Amino acid sequence: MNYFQHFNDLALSELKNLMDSGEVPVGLNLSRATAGSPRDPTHGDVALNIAMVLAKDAGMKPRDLAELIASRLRQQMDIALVEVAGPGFINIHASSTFWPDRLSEILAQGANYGGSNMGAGRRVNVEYVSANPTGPLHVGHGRGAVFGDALAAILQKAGFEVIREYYINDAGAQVDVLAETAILRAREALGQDIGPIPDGLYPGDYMVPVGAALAEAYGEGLFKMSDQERLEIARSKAISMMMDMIRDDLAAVGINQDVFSSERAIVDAGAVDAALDTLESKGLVYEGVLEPPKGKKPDDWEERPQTLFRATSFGDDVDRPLKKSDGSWTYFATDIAYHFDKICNRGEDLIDVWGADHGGYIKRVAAAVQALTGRNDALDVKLCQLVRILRDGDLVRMSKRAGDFITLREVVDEVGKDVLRFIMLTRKNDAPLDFDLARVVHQSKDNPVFYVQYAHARCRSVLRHAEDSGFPNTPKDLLSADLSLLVDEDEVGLIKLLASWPRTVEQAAEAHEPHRVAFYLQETAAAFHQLWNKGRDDTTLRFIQPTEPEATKARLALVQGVIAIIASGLSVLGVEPVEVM
RNA sequence: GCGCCCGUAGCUCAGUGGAUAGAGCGUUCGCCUCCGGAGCGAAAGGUCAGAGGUUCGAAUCCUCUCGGGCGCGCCA
Repeated sequence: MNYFQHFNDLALSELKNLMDSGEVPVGLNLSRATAGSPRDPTHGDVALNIAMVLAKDAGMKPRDLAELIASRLRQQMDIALVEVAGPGFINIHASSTFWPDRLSEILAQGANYGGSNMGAGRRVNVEYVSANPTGPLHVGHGRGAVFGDALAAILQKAGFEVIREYYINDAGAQVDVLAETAILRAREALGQDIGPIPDGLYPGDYMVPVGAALAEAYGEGLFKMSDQERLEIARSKAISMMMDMIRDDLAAVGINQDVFSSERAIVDAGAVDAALDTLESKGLVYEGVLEPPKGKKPDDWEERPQTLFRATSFGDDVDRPLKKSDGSWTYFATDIAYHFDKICNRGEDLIDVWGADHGGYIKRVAAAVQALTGRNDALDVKLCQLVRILRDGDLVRMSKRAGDFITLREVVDEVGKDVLRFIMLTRKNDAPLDFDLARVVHQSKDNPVFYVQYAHARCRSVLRHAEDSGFPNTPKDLLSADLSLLVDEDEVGLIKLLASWPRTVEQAAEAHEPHRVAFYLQETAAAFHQLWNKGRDDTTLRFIQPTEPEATKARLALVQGVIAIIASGLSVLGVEPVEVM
């Protein structure tokens, strides 16, 4: 249960009763009514703004309307006390049984707690990584990969039907360069001296096995076929081997996408014509001449009529070309087809996760999607800012030399998948991220991964002690605990925090912001550590009370609750909880 | 020249219409005969870049200015 929504719904329901009885005018817009936490906890558990946002339309003073709603809310069984405060807040104190009931709910549902039906099965397509198949993934790709994967998991938990997708850019000039590189490596594998890899080709060692595979399969025959045929074979082999490597890199960070879409396949299937026909039928394609770009002036700029998409009708700055001078489609044209394909077959809503350097491309794709769907909210593009790799505060220089960059695999091998994933999600996607290889493995409080893991390990430690002393300690055993024995303010405060997990999931899903989960987990871990230390000073507050089995049972239930929430949150982030550290 | 993102404590960052703006690090002062001190408590530290505007209410929304980052031809 999202308890904020629960109390807001109660208020809305009472408001409808007031409308029915004629005490409040009908037809008010209720969408702005929301529930939040009061700034001062002594003001209550939930603060409603409903009276303030509706007062004007209702022609009433906010506090009068608040009092009207409050007097009816006081009849509700989940509510102990309702106060009207400040400019018209309705502050609600939940009844004494409400919080123990939430903890029971958590124990019953375990790590499944926090799921909701907010998405109502609506299909969402999340496309992420989509790196060109020309080499290993680097850490920048890693951020988008982790972000997209966690976002997909959050949406699933919030009740959406999610497809995780990778778009393979296997149709451009860069894959021809890749193929040329593979052919050169094949010569090398066949014993020829190829010297240094020429500028413009891919110099990385990862192309050596591709050449070897070609040599193995075709031998000298590779050079007896036509150039065209050889290029085709090399291209297809290179792409498939690069994608295998990329899939391995992704698997190393726990990512397995559902769909891999090929740009080439889309073009070959005639999807571009189909998509552009649709735009044409809406009168959005025309022959025209563009202004030369501002800023740096291209030397060979040539004014000529070209096939353009009327992107300016949907908020873009200029209309965008669909065909190159040689008559082939631009990347944008095939991208329109790709998004059309996604929206027709694999999701009513699209989310694209891109690197920050693609920011200038958003408007035109958004324009195309809007033109095709008639909706301006069908696509959300999430940009991930750059990742800087540091070691003990010093920037790890990335060489400009091509082929020599920090790969995702290197970082995973050094710090592990869980640390990489968690740290990548402790920053908003649109803020740059410093990733310090030394600090992220420090086992101290300034490392959020260990802080959260430590809380989980401590919980487990308590349960092990309980087990040794013969106390019941499984979630099932503890369902029968008398949770009304949890009366310390920090105990109740911790339950409230645990019970706000469903709301955190919904907010993260709504905003497409996985980092909210990471911050919530830190907050939860902090609350647990705090309670733990309170027991250090006051032994009557320790979880295990040898002479009081009922109190112990209730507190162990709380510990299991913390475990359930941390496990649930970490699982959304794709991180494994640890038992001991 | 234009577009997008960002500007919050000394530092790194949360907080996208609610009440007295938060956390970690750093600084200062406390807490281990004790379920894990890899932790906890307290103090100090803010004109939320600036100026207008909308609103009962603005760090949050709008406009402009300043500062930083990314990008801006048929590339992908």
